[in-house]
Order: sequence, then C-alpha cells, then structure tokens
Amino acid sequence: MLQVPFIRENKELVIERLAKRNIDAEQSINDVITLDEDRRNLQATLDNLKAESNSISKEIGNLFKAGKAQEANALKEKTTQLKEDTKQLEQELNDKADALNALLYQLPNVPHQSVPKGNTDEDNEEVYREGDIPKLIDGALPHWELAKKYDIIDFELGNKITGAGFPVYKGKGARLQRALIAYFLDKNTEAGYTEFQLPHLVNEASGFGTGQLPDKEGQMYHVTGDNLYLIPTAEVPGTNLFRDTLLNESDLPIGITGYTPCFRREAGSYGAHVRGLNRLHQFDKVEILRVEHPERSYTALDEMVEHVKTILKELKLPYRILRLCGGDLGFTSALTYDFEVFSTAQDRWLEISSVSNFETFQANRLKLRFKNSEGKNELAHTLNGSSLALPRVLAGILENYQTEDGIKIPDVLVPYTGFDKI
RNA sequence: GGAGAAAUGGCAGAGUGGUCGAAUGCGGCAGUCUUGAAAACUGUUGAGGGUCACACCUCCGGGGGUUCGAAUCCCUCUUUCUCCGCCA
Repeated sequence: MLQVPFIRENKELVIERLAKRNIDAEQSINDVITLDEDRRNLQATLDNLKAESNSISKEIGNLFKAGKAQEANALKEKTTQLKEDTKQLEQELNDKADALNALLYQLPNVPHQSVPKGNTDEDNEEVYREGDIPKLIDGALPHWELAKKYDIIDFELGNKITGAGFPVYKGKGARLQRALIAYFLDKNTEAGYTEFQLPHLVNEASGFGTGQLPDKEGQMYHVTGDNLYLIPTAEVPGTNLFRDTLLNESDLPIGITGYTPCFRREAGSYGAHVRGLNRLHQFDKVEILRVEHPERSYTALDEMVEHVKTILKELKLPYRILRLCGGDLGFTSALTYDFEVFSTAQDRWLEISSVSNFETFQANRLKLRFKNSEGKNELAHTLNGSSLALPRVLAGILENYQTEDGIKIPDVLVPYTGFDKI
C-alpha cells in the first residue's frame, strides 16, 4: 500500500510512474489526496469534541466527589448532544477512511525509474544472458516424456489422488527433488541467509500483509473450515514474520531463507504451455527474503540477483535475466528481475526465479518499521526472490542434461543425490 | 474435543468505575562518584495521530456494548496456561 504523505508530496511522479503500468491514475490520486484531507479535518473536529466531553466527564467526577450531585446531574444533560455529534462524526470519519483505504488497496506499487513501459511479457527487457544452449541428442524428449521414460514423475497418479497439477515424484525423481532443496538451502545459508521452516497455512491478516488479500484470493486455496489459506509462496509466511514489528537500525539487514511447498489455484490458466512441470497447483520452492534499510535496498536487490546467478552457473543451465516491464510487473513490486532457464526440448524459456524489491509497499501494510538514526520510526524495505523454484529447474535439468544413455546429474548435485545418472 | 484460569509498558507485576497512560521492581539511557569499571545514588525512559512547537486525541490481547466517565462491568473472538480425552 502506498503511503499517503508520499502521494501528497510526489503527486506528479506517482502518476507518471504508474503510467508505466499503463494505468491512468490521475483521478485516483486526486481522490486520495482529497479524501485524506477530508479525513484529517474530520479527525481534528472529532478530537476537539472528545476533548470537550473528556473535560466535562472529569468535572462531573469532581462534583460527585464534592457531594454536589445536583450540579453533576445537570452537567450530564449537557453531554447528550455532544454524544450524538460525536457518534455522527465517528461514522463520517469511518466512511471517509474506508473510502480512502478502498482506493489505496487498488493502487499498485510505483515502479522504479528503470522499469520499462510496456504491456506484456514481450516488452520485458533482457539485461543478461549466460550459458551455452546445449546441442541436443537425436530424439531428444521434453521433460514430461523423460519423466515417463525413466519413471521418475507420475502425473496420472497425481490426477487420481488429487487432480491435475499435483504430480507424484518417484525414486530418483523424488531424490533429485530433495537434493535440489538441500543444495539451494545450503547455498543460501552460505550466503548469509538464516534458514527457517515456516507454516504452510496462513490466516487472513498474513494474506493481507503481503498483498494477496483483498482481491487476489482467487490464486490461493482457501480452507473454509478454519478460514486459513494455503501459501502460494514462502513470501507470505516469511514476510509476515515481521508484521507489526519495530526493529532497531542495527538489526538490519535481515536475510532469511526457507523451503516450502507452494499452492496455486492458477484458475483459468490452461493450455499448451502448462504441460508437465511447466505450471502446477503444488510445487516446491526455496525462497530468500530480506528486510533492508531503504538506502541500500537496491544494493541488496543486486546482491540477490548475483546470488541467484551463481547458483545457475554452478548448475550449468543456460539462463537469461529480464527486467520486467510495467505491464508485467507484480502489483506489489517496484522492480522485478525474472530469471528464465532455456528449455531446449521445448525450445522456450521457463521462469524459475523472480527477484523483487517492494520498497515500503508491503512494509506499510505490515507496519514493519525500524528506529532510524534520528530516533524516528521509518518503514523498512522488503525484498524477496526465489532461489529457486523447483519444477522448472528440474525440467531444465532433465531436458538439457539428457544423453543417449540417461540423464546426467549436474556435478554440484551429485553429493546430494548420491548418484550421477538417471 | 470437554472443564477451569488468564491476557496490563522491553520484561516481571500492581491496579475491580473518576485525579490511571497506568504503582513498584528489573532492564535501557543520562549524570554524580571512580584512574577506569562495578556498586551506590540522582534523573529519565511505551506507541500512534496531530502541531513550526505546544495543545489535544487514541491505545491496558482483537471487536462490540453499558455509562457523563471503562484497564476495571457485560457480550464476543483470539491466544496462552492447568486438568481430562485423543494423538504423530
């Protein structure tokens, strides 16, 4: 959620930057400013009314104590009108605040100046590319065929137990999956992130804190019996660790990592591009999260990008990095870099990581602040990224490492798998 | 799941209708003393809004209510603890 004082002081900039998302926000921004002004005026009036009734109440108390019941009762009558006015003003104030908040919830984060204007993923800007695209063997197969051939992932079995998008990993497939999780976690802790194990179900307040709620509940599975949501990413429980938190400046930066399964309804996204592991309802992901001082959050973003690069380099997978354009940028993000691995057998790029700086957008909802050097409370910046999302990495490995006599395991993973070939 | 108890400032812990944003202790910060430190003593020390600064408003787990007035009474939700049941 954007900060009203920021909007007030940077009106033109906000409108201009939101235009990168192809949003004409002028009307909304003007409304925000007006509603906020009204709200503050109402608040001031209400405060005065309250001050008056507070002092009358005090007086009544004193009169009773002095044994002047008659005078006290006379004063009581005076408060009747006050109470009515207060009630009415409170109602008006609530209405204003609700209207203001409803507007604010609809406004996405202000994109960073480097974000290119654009509509779709075709307008994303490639900023880096590394790794040679391997020459495939004759008769190279896409990963869903390989999964069947080597009997390591069973999609039909998942269909039976749950439904489409819930694959069952078997044998070396399961072991490779576990190896990847352990490898990613080790790389992240080596880089200074603290490992966490987080809940896989979250309450409404958490969904709200990271921006899934309100409005985007369609992407999450809802457990109605207990009014909880299955997490779509570790970002939700991970970032909400810091909800309603006041940190010391010396606590920053904070870096955590965690493995969780992720559950996404992906309503309406069916078609040719969702075969195999490309898009699932349940998948595994290792996430990195940071809480940063506003002055160095973009340095931190660069560090996270570099970190993910080293992992992909070690895995020897061909990848590229995109700076997302305004139209493709997530609602809560100011700047996002997507990592994509090249899937040779499918001849397309697969998104395997998304690294974002949310600046104060989440922190404002979370009330995540730190006490700055002037002793004032200031919103911190939050960032997160995948390192990495498992299924598409797995797809990339299966397809790019296939040989005539099996699938080779990347060298760095062998200590984790215990075998070097499937 | 059943029965009972509880939730107060960084922590511990008083407070059962008015002068309580809240005693006291610990902790923190500043000072005195000391070569320095400790101890002792003195002072200070919650958060949010608002203001140039004051004033003022709000906050005693969340929400609602009673009352001129609520930390205190009532309803409700959540969480924690104890006992019983069940259980990886």
